Amino acid sequence: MKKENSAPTMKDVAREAGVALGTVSKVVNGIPVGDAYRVRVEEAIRKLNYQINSYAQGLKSNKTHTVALLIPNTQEPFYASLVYHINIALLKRKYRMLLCSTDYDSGLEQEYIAMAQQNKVDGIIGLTYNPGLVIEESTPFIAIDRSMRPNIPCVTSDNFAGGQLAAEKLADLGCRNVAFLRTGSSLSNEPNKRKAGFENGCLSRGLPYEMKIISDGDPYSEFEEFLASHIREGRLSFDGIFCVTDGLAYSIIKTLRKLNQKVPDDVQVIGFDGTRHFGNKDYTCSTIVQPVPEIAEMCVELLLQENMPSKPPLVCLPVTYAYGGTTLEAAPEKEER
Amino acid sequence: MKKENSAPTMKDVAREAGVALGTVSKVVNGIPVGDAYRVRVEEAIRKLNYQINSYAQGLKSNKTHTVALLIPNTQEPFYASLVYHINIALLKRKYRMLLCSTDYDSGLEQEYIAMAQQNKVDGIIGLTYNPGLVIEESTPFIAIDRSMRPNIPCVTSDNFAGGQLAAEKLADLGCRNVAFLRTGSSLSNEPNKRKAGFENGCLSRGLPYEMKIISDGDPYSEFEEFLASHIREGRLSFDGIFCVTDGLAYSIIKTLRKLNQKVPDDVQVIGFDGTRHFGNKDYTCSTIVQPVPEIAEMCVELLLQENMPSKPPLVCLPVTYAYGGTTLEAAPEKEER
DNA sequence: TTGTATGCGTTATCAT
DNA sequence: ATGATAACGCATACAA
Repeated sequence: MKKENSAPTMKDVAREAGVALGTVSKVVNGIPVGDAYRVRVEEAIRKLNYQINSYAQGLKSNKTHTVALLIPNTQEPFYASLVYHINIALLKRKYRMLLCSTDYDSGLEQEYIAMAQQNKVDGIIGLTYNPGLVIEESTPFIAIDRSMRPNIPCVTSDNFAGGQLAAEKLADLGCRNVAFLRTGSSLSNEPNKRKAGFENGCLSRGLPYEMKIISDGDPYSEFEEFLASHIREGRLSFDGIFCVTDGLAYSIIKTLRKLNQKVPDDVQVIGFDGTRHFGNKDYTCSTIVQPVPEIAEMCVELLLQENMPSKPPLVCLPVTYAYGGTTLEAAPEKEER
Repeated sequence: MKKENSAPTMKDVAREAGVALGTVSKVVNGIPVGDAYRVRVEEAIRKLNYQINSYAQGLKSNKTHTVALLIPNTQEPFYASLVYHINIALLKRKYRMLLCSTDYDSGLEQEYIAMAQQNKVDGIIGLTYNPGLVIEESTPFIAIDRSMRPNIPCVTSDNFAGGQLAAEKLADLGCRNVAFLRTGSSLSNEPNKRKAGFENGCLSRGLPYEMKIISDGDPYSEFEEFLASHIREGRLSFDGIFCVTDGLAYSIIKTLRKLNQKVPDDVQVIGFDGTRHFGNKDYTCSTIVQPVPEIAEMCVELLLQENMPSKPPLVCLPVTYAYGGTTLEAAPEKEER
């Protein structure tokens, strides 16, 4: 009687190859060993279909090659894209990803952090709007879109520049009177800078603007009323609208249609995020594109960088404008299927 | 000199509380212990902010409470939705998820399986189109949308019924001549049954149909040519089209517009998947909705079910039809924002 | 009821 | 260069 049918261990390999345990370990870890031994061990490994046990490995080395990602969900396109690109960035470095979908639930976020720490992850990347989140000093943490603490780096798009770019684009496209529409957390976070950037852009171009900002609990209908109240004799007084996200832009465009306003002929709309249909087809609207692959890469790089003298507290990555059919402009160069 | 600043262990807690190691273990695992002891241990745990090391735990118990999910990506809405709901189903059972985004790469899929096994995951859920995938018997595996082996359960939508439903819907909506359009893997998998179901539905309703099926490498333009070749004097001979996925439907609708065909007035289009804009807004087109939450739940349930007498080889879950603006029908009951 | 000792699979430090 | 052995943090069977 040896053991059950459980997975073979190094000991089994050693016995099979007729060598000592340490020798097997060396072969597995690429440490030089006599050729004859190496071959025998390799054969035994193949024969038994041996797989190293990374739990035992992690127990020794105190490194698990695993990173936890905290994100509200994987369904909203921006989040889905982040998950995808962070996964790629981790894979490139042979790291695994523990996915923690939090549904914006603070309690769950905190639970996931504890879980990640119990799992001895090498670090956490988190997009969370929970201000009171408790993060142990000992666990490296990178925040997306929100500055949590001075010693926790925050990676984000250049939201201010994005807002500014939106204003400038609208001005360039001939708008004379524009609006900024925002919904979402009133919590101080990076995306909130889109507003300031937009105002700045409008001012520098002498473009008159109005703002309508509603908070999370408020009904969407407030936007509809706001827009309706700016219609005189069937004409909307705005000829350009900047929405804080593509998701909002989508809803606003629907509302505008309902109000008999033609997009982009009567009113042009620019969103923010760079959302594409089905993740890889056309942009859902004209938009300020977030550099998601770069954000992902930066998060992972910052997190895993061993000998970083001092981590930067805030990293803003450049955004671009993309045409998506809701502004007056040339059709995109390339047709996508 | 004790140790570094590394995380506290049970030993530290025991020392702090002045009890034995085993006692701490018992408290942590909820095994009855003298009240006075329990309190002291709990205090020490709080004081040191002790977190159990699940790696060491898993090493003993040979259970890791972790499941790997193999999926092509997280950006396409159907996959994104699966990831989201599987995460929820796992969370409910206090299981963690190791996300493995494979990009349809067989080599990567195989690598991820090895990685998962090294991580001693308790099981794998995989949506993969790789026929040659090698899966060790010892690792529980649940396949989505594809029967891999007799002893590997496959969870999928009722694709045949979905195809049939699409045909019947088109018939009910007054179509007289319809088409089925498909692209993708020619590999035998469950979604391929959509075609058979559709044919079946057409036949039973006496609805004439044509098919255009192109394989993965073929250019999308073949569909465009196919459609163009069925236009006589500006009119398309089809008044209904069933597309194998919403993603294809999206492209086809664009093409139809280019060909000056009005959707849904000239030609109605039904897709498959139940994709919504931004994950939670309107359907992107009229569609056969896959029961993603139920698929997720079923996968997890089958995977983690301990005392399953014999796992069913194939589980098909019921689909539904949803209006999404590309068919002639009443507007949806509920307005979404 | 509480404490002690052993082993899980691996790595690293030793002698050999 | 290779083999034996201790140690990682925890669970558990067993002794006290």
